[in-house]
Amino acid sequence: MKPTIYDVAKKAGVSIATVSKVINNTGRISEKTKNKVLKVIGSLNYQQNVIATALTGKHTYTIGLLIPDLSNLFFAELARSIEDRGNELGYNLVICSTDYNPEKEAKYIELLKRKNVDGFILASGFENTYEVEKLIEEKYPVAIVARDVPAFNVNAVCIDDFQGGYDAASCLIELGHKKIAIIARDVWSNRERIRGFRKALEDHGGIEEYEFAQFALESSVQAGKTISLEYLSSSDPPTAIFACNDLLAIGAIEAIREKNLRVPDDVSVIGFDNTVIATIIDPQLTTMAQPIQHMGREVMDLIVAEIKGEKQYKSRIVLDTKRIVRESTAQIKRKQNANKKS
Amino acid sequence: MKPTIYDVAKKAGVSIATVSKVINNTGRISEKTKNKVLKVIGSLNYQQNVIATALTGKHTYTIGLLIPDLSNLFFAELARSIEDRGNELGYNLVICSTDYNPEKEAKYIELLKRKNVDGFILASGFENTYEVEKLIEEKYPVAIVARDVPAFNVNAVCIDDFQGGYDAASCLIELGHKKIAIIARDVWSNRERIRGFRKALEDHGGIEEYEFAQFALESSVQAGKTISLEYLSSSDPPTAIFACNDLLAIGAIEAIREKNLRVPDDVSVIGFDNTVIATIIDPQLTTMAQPIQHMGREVMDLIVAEIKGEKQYKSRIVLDTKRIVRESTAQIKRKQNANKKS
DNA sequence: TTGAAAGCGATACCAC
DNA sequence: GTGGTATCGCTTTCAA
Repeated sequence: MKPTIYDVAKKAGVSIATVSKVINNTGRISEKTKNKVLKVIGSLNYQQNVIATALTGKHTYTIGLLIPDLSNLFFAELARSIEDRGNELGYNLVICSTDYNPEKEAKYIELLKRKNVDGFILASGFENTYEVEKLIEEKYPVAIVARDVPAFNVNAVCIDDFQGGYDAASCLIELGHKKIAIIARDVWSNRERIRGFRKALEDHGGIEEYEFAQFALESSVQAGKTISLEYLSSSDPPTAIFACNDLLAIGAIEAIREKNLRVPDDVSVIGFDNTVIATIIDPQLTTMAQPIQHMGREVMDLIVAEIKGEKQYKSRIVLDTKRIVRESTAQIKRKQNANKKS
Repeated sequence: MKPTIYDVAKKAGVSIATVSKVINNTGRISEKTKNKVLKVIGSLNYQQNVIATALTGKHTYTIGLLIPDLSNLFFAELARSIEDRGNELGYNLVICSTDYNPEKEAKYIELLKRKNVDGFILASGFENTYEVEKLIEEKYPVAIVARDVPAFNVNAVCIDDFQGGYDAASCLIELGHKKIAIIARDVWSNRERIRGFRKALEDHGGIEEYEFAQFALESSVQAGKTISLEYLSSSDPPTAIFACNDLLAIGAIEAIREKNLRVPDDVSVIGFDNTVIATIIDPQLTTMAQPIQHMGREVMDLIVAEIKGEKQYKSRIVLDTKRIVRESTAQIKRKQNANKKS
């Protein structure tokens, strides 16, 4: 069996209280006994039992991470960057995929509470903020990432989705596009991006938003393709598509090809996220980059500060997106069919 | 504060022993007191503290998952499928990315032990099997996935890497290729794939393996591209490339294009894994599919059975790979320069 | 400077 | 059927 503090105490000829003190470097112990205990700890290869420590009111050094889907590259990259920073700080992650399902969100939170995690990093949907508010009320350290929740006071690291949407639209507008479609899943951050997108159209004037048919049901290539196909099949299709993530954008590209059109010559496409696939596909995807590494790092720092009680106030860190122009967007070429109403 | 078993006992007017019994459905309690206690539990919204339970020798319902890199799509998909099955079975995952670094592997194992995880699922490198053997010796439930370790007795779910390599090579050979290059990172499963690959060349005869220059340093697009570029720059380049994962294969495709050659007309490429990117890129990648979902499910079942003590013997489950022919491979067209030695 | 003992929240043995 | 109590491994207060 693994040695316990009792084994150490016995072998060192001291009490467990003394051993505890040298482990935690608390209280006052003589150099002599301290060294003696340390030596025994080494020889026994003793390791503190985190579970027992946690039971006395200490931390578990484990943080719950709720994300929509671990197999979505954006979240996988985000989780990895959070994990890395956690590792530097001595924390592990229990990762839970929620599929944006409120029941799963609630269930996982309940379960993680029972496991005494030190805090929660939330990157899931939480359309219903009730669970989050409850968590905060119960004094659990909470930090939100990749999703803004302006409604209440909570630590958060997010991007400026409005600005990102605005910039994506601007990119297309500057290239001369006058009829632009949007593809998005119906989650909070996308609604912000759409808002920004529309504001850009408005600000420039004379730009038409292609009739918004429906939200994507999921953030997949297939969903992007299905919706794009619909757009492109109309009598007066858009000349540019803004997809709210890279996967949907790739679906758009596939749809465009299936219609025997070319990207970007016939239709431009801009994505969002800048995951590694953006550079992998051909043509390489123009997209709005999210600072994933940065976000992961910041949110872990935030929650650890909160756990350690170092924070007086909640912080909200808003990071900027960056327009990455690659090959999927181009100056508009073909004149549209004479389709102005007048 | 969260209610404890004492709160429940007091409010129900019974002892904590009784409460414990109704929670765990052990011992004998009258229907009456049982209902009474249950009601109080409901009204107090009492939840068992997993930490305290674990301290009495019970399980934590948490399993450590060690993988090389969470942001690698193959492992992200694998982790997700393991997580899903774990969720069905009541287990959470602590996910640790090791980067194939033995020190990280050892460190994480040590840490997870201290946290009393119920077992370990290992998908990392573990070139040095010492850590794994130690774990098994110490009676920790262990299951290995996506990596075969034939040296000793351990639960494992893996694919037949040798067969996969053999089949990949056969695919190329059947298309008439006579000079084939291979790209791989130097990890165990790839060495098996290479072995299978070579056996296929041998079995068919007259096929030349393109001089194997070096192992890839990482499983990235860039690494695949760099090595492919080198191959393609030689005076007598290969007509087909077998890459040991999809990312490397994509790098190969990029390299081929950079050389102003076409895929698959000039050079065929076959990958390995069949992650979602295989269908995303153009041309769609011919690849050897790993049954990721199946693997995740099986390995979780294996470790849970082990944890519950339901297993008398270790199991090794070997799954087959499947050849998925898409667009990146084609019948050889161009005659090679007259380069036969005689 | 050291250690005895209470307590963290639960389980389980053994009386009653 | 029910409950008192030792126990899990550790921290912390308080005496000595």
